[in-house]
Amino acid sequence: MYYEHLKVEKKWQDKWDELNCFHATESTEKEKFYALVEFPYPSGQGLHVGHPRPYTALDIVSRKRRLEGYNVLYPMGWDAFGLPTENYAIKNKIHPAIVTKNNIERFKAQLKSLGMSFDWSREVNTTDPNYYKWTQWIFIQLFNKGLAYKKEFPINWCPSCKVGLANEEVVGGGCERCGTEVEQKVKNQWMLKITEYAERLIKDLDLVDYIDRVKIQQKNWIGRSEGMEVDFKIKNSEDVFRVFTTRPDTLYGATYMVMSPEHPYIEKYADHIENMDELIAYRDNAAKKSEFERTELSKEKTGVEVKGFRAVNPVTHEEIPVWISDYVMMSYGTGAIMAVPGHDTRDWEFAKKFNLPIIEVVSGGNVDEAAYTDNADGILVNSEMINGLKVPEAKAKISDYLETHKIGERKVNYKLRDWVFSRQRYWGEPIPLVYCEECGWVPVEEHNLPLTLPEVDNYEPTDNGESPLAHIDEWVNTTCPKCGGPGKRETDTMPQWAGSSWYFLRYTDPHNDEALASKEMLDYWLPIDWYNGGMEHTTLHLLYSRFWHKFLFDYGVVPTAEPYQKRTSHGMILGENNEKMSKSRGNVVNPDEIIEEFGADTLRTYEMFIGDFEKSVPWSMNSLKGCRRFLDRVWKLPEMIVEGEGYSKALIKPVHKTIKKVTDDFETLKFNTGIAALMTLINDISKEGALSHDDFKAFLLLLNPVAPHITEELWEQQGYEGLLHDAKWPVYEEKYLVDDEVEIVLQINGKVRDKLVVAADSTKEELEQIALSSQRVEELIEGKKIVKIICVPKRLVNIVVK
RNA sequence: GCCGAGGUGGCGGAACUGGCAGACGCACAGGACUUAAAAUCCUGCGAUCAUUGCGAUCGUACCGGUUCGAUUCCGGUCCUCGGCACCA
Repeated sequence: MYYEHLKVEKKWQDKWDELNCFHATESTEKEKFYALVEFPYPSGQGLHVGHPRPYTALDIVSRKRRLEGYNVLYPMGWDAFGLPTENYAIKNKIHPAIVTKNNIERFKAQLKSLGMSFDWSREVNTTDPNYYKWTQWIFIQLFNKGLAYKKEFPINWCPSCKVGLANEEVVGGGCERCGTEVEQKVKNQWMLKITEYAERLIKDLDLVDYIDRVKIQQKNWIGRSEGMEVDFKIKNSEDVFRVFTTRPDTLYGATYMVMSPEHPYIEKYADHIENMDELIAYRDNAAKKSEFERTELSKEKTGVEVKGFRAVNPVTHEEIPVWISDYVMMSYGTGAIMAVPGHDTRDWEFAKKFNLPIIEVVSGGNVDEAAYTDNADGILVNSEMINGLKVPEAKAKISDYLETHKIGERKVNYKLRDWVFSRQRYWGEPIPLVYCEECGWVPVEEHNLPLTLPEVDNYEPTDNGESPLAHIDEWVNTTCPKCGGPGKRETDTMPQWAGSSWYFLRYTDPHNDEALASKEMLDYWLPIDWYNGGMEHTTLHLLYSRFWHKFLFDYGVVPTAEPYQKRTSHGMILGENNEKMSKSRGNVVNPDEIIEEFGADTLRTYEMFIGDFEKSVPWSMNSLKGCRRFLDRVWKLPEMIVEGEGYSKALIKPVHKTIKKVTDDFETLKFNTGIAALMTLINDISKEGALSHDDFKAFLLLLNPVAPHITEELWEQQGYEGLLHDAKWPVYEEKYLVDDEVEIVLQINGKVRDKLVVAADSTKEELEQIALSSQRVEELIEGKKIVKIICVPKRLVNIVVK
C-alpha cells in the first residue's frame, strides 16, 4: 500500500498536539535537557528550506533524549522587532504589530507541518509587552549599575531622505532608496559597556564546549592585545601625546606619528597649526567613509601633515612630524599611533608614499623592500639600550625603562567596542528612561513597566533623524519618576539584539509576571545544554547574549556564569545554482510545496542526509526523491516480518552496529552518516528477506527522531505498546560489534598487491608470516631485498623492498 | 584588507588517531517484470591503457616537503563561502 504522507503526518501532528506530547514538565525530578535553536525573525516571505535544517537537527537530538528518559525543553519563539517589518509598515501604512502577527501565524503553521517537537506552550515573542517588560527591566538594571551611558557616535545619514540608515541600507556608499551619497552624522547615543566584560568573555570560553571555530572567532573579535601606552612630548607644550603600541621594542624606529582626523588635539592646538583648512577638509572627507573603507589595508594611503605641531621621540629625543590619516581610528587605542615604517606594513606604505624616513631597528628582513614584521626571532639593532636582544626580551626591557621613567605604562587593549544601543526607529523596545533637568536621566519605575510603544501616525523618523516617537508630545512629556517635576522620555528604541540577548531565560518560565523567570526554574533548566545556530551569529548575538547573561549572573538573577554549555553551527542551504537562496536570485525553495508533494519526513530526512551538517550545501530535487524512496522501502518492511523472539540471528550484528553508529552520530552532528547507516541496514534486511519484530522495533526507534510521522504510524500498525515517542531508545551490546575475521591489505612499497582475510586477533608476527607466505607477494619480491616490514593489526602489512 | 571555514567521481558526500580513496544516496547505462510506460527489483558505474582472464598507471584545487605509507601533517599559491559592530 502506498504511503499516504499527507494523511499520516496530519494525523500524528494533531495527536501530538492533543496529547501535549512534547511539553517539558515543571517537575524537577527527572534529569533535564535544554536544547535551543535560534528563534527566527518572522519575515514576510515565510519559511524557506534553510530554516528546518538546524531545527530538525536539534529536534532529532531532543526526540532522542526523550526516548532516553530526559525531561526535554525544546522551545520556539519569535525575534520579531526589526527593520524589514518596519520598512514594510512604512511603505504599506500597516501597523508593524499587525504585520508581525500575520507573519508569525504563517511561520508557526509551517513549523507545525514539519513535525517539530517544540513545546508550544512556552512560545515567546520579543514584541509582546509582557516579554519586553523584562527586556526593559534588564536595561534599567544595566543603567543602575553604570553600564549604560550616552556617547557621541556617528550614524549613516542620508541627507536627502533625512533618515539614519542601517549599514545594510548603504549600498556602495549611497542610500539604498535614493542613491544619495551617505554621510556620517554624529548622534548622542546610548551605549552598553560590554568592554567591561571583555576579559571574562574570553576567559570563560574555557568553561564551555563550543566548536573550536566559534571560540576562535569570539576571541579574535574581542581582540585582546598586550602592549604599552607611551607618551611623546609635544614640542613647545607641556602636553603629552599618548599612543598605544604592541611593539614598544621598535620605539627607536618611530620616525613620525599619525593621529586620527577626529583627534581632539587638532581643535586644541588650532592656534599653533598652520594648515587647519587642509586638515578640516581632510576630516570632512574621511567622515564620508565607513570604517571598513578607512581601514582597508589594500587601499592607497592618504594623509596630511599637521604643520606647526611636532612631537619628540622619548628615547631618541629627535623631533618627528605628526600626520593625520583616516586609517587611524579614534575608537581604538588612544586614537593616535607612533609610526614605525620599518616594521609595520601600513606605516611602511604610508612612509613610502610620503617620503618619510624608514629606519631598521629589527634585523632579519629588508626594510627597503617591505616592512619586517616578525616579532619572535628578530634581533634589535639601531636601538641603543636594547641592541642585540630578541624582540620579546627587548619588549620587556624597554617597557620596564618606560615605566620607571614614567613615560609609559603597560596596557591591555581590546578591539571589542562598547555596544551602540540606540536606534532612531519605531519598531523596537522603548528605552525606559526619562530626562529631568534636575535629576538627569532617571529610569521608569518598575511598576510602570512595560513602557509600551505608543500608537503613531507614521513610522518614519523625524527630519532631524529622531525616532518617530519624538512626534508624540503627550508621550514625550511626562514627569520625572524621581522628583515629580517635568521630564522628557527618551525617544530612541533598542536594537533588535536586545530581545534576543535573554530569550532563552524566558522559555524556562514564560508566563511569570513577577520576574523574568522564577529562580527555581532558572536553577533547574540552566545552562542550556546544546545551542545550535548559524555561523553568522557567532560574533554579535553570541557575545551580546553572553554579556547580558554574565551581568545577570553578577546581579544574582541567573545561576550560571555562562548561558550555553555547548554551541554548534550549521551550514546554509544554497539554491540549486549553488548561490545563497534569496528572492532576488529567484532560487528560493518553499518547504510547503516539498511537504505537500513528498512529506515532512522526506524533507527532514533529506536535509539531514544531504551532506555535512556544518557545511553549506546546494539544494537538489533529485536527492530529495532518493530520500522518499528510502521511506517507501521502510513502509514496506512489515511485509518481511517473521515471528520469533528477540533480534533475528542473521541481523543481530548489523542491528547492533547500526544502533551504535546512529547513537554516536546523532550526538556529533553526523546526521548524514547516521542516516546512511540506516539505509545500509535496510539493504542488509532486503538481502536477508526477513526480519523479526525486535529488529523492526529497533529500526523504527532509530529512525524516529529523523522521520517521526511514518515511524509512529508503523509502530501503531504493528500494535506495539504505547506511542513510539514514549518508548525506549535501543541499546547495543559490545559483543555484537566485533568481527572474528577481518580483511587486511598486503602492500609492497606502499602499493596494494593483495588482500587476505585473517583472524581479527592476529599478532604482528603472525601477520608477517601470513604476508610472506602469500604467493603473490612471493612472486613480486622475488630477487629483491626486504628492507623492512610494517604490520598494522586489523589493517595492513607493508613490505618495503629494494 | 582583516578574522573564520572550505575545495575529493557526472552530482551531494564518506574515510576512526597518518594505513584499501570514493561508504550511502542521486544521475546514467544494461537487464527482469509489463502489450507498453511509470513504479519496483537485479547488475554495472573515477580516468587512461590492457582485456580471454590476471592486471598496470594516474587520481582528493595547484606547487613543494616530511614519511615505509599523506584526502589527513608542514610550507607556499589560487579559488569559493560566512562575519566585519545599525540585516537578522
